[in-house]
Amino acid sequence: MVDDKSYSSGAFAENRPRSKRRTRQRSVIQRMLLEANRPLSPHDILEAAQAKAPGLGIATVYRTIHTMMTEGTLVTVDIPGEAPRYETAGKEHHHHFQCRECDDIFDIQGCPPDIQKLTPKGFRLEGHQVVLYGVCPPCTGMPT
Amino acid sequence: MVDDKSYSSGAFAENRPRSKRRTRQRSVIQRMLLEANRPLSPHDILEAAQAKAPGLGIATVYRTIHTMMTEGTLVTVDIPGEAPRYETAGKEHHHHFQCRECDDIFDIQGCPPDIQKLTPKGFRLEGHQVVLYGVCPPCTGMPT
DNA sequence: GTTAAAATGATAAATAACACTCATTAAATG
DNA sequence: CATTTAATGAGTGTTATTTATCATTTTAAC
Repeated sequence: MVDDKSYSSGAFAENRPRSKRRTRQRSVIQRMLLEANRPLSPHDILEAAQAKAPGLGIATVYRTIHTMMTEGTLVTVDIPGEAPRYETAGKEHHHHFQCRECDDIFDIQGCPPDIQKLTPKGFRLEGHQVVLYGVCPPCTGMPT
Repeated sequence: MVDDKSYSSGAFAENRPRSKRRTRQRSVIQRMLLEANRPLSPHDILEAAQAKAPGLGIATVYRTIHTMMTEGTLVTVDIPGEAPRYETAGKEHHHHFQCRECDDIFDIQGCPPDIQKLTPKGFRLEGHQVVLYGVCPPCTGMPT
């Protein structure tokens, strides 16, 4: 998993790398992430946010991602063979569905039971991830 | 993808060689993949094979991977956030365990029951992948 | 409004995985 | 053995993703 190295070098890690200013770009990016309700790639974010923040650059997207990650308000969503997406932190444990048509990722709730039983002897289980593959409603021609 | 039809496909799937010469390098790489019994990265393959094939270059590893993929004797194993590994084809349906200490991937048998129950309405399920995370026996200090 | 500095946008640079090039090596065949 | 030509190794090129640089803009506190 992605591990952002911390900044706790001294006794007091008082230097929180928070955003100090509320800019239009940052607000728009954060709103897009909240409203999407599914993991977005940096490019997804750029495209969605540019409608409300003309001229937005990709660097600002990456900077905002980094800021929100260190703030703890954003988490990485890694899907096999894919570049990382990001979604807002704080959701309860869930998994993801990737559409083979549009490649978009969707949150799914629930969790397979007895996943611990899959763990072979001698292995210590600490976490798991399930990815479902198929076709999403829009790509099957169904209404949203 | 390269598609070479210059061979008459025999009755048996194993008898459709795409490589024309049996070289030391290729033999060693294939043996490493068979003996590893777990997915290997190109770099893993390089390191393992160099012991038996001195001077082996990374290009040959990639070429052999490509050859075996088109032969159908090798399949990709994609783990979230990781570069692809490769394992020999023909294994029955299984999933993987990644050790958080050494990052190695291990095959695990079995499959969570009722996985289609996780699929939300309107989605068509076509496949799934489960990745377990934790610590492998060697990294817990247990004997192999 | 003024002002200091944080944030931005454009772009260069770093990273990583992998493919391509080509002179040389070495299998397979006779 | 000699021949032919696929395969190799070393290096270069490519593509995609992400980070660093820096002049300029913009926020937030006065």
